Amino acid sequence: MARSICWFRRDLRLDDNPAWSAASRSAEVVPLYVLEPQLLESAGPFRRRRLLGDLGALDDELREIGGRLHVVVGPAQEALPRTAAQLGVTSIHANADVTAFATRRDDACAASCPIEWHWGTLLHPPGSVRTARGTLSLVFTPFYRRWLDVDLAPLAEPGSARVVVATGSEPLPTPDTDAVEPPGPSGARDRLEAFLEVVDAYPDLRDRPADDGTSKLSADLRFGTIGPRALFDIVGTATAGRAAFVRQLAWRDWYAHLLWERPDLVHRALRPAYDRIDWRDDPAGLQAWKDGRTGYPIVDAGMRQLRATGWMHNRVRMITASFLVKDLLIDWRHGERWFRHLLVDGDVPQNVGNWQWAAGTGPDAAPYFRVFNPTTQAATHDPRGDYIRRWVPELAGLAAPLVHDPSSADPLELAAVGVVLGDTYPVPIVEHGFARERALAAYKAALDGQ
DNA sequence: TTTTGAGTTGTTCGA
DNA sequence: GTCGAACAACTCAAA
Repeated sequence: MARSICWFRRDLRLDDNPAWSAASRSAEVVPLYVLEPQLLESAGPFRRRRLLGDLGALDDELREIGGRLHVVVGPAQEALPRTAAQLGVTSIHANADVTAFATRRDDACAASCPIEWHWGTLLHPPGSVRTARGTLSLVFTPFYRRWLDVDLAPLAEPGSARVVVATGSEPLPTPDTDAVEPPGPSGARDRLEAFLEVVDAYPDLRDRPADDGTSKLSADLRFGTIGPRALFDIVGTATAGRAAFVRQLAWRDWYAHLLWERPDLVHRALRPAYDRIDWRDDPAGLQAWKDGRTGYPIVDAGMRQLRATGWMHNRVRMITASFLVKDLLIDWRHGERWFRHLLVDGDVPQNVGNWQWAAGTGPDAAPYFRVFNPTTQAATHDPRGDYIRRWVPELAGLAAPLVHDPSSADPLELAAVGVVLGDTYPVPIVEHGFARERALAAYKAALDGQ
């Protein structure tokens, strides 16, 4: 009797899952998760908690159809062949991944196991969106136009295999703390439903960190508690807001395709000239940035939101990233690592792609002298200062516009609301005008080949 | 092969 | 206060 494994990785759902669809067309299927200690270690607190919650939710879904999630521990290269032999399976189905780490591991697994690969984490698999010349576009807009034209694979439907409950499953670790957001596909559906209430305001609201204008689905896409294919079907492109959101899914595909073709982008700038930038070695500045104590309220608000919740609003991710790279002239790789550690949706292709974008070192049509002014950005996107006051409570007594730039205020005026710069809140660690010129000079020098 | 047009998310300066 | 232009020069996609 044919028995297969569905090896769940970052696709923790049963709907819209090509690997599960294929595996569950066997007579019998074993749903498997390989808990890799190295990955769990590096996941950071928020992703770890979310992963364990999502695995619990997947287990619950499987119970409803008479199964359980079979959990084994160890590097996949060892655990997968061992489990396959123990359970007597004839085929293994899994959704492929794009990073160098994943492909190396997966190649090693495939050398000793009969694995069939599928694509369930992207709208379109790497290699399927090509320019007229057959290359992957290094400019987003042409990629996007092609991406819209590629036919979507049909939605994967689950099969009717008997779900085998095998002995020898390890218990799932208990999360240190309870999940803040409801995990799993049911949580994802609730988040999507809430987003669809406001999706038509998305083009305007998505840049307002004080508002709930974004989808909040990033971690669901990261762990696959919602499938991008199903998401696309549900959201569609019928209105400007919906189309704007779907466009973001194209960005997601694009960054994944780029990393698939260029795995070295994790370490290297897309354009080699930018690896000649003379980054500053500034541990104190890096620490101030991580701690949310730069003296720039919007930057500090974002960094504190990240550390407290594992999530940061997208607009503020751009502002904080720009500040680290351009204002502090600190290597984007330091920031990428910190974000990856803390973000609940931390995902190598997306994180690397967006950091290279912010640093101006990546695939990017924007000129390098486009340097965000953190004060202007705050005034534009958090005009009332609500977001700042939420995450920087020591400035709660300040109204706009002072809350955006307390260092410009009269010290007496600040003292009246309990703010003493250099004491209750930091003096700006760098002056933006000076920092801007310094960054432009450093980038220019790198491009000029010095 | 050569040419042409275009390129996520900005800021600053001067009229 | 508002508005338009400058900010550089390049790479890429497409014709």
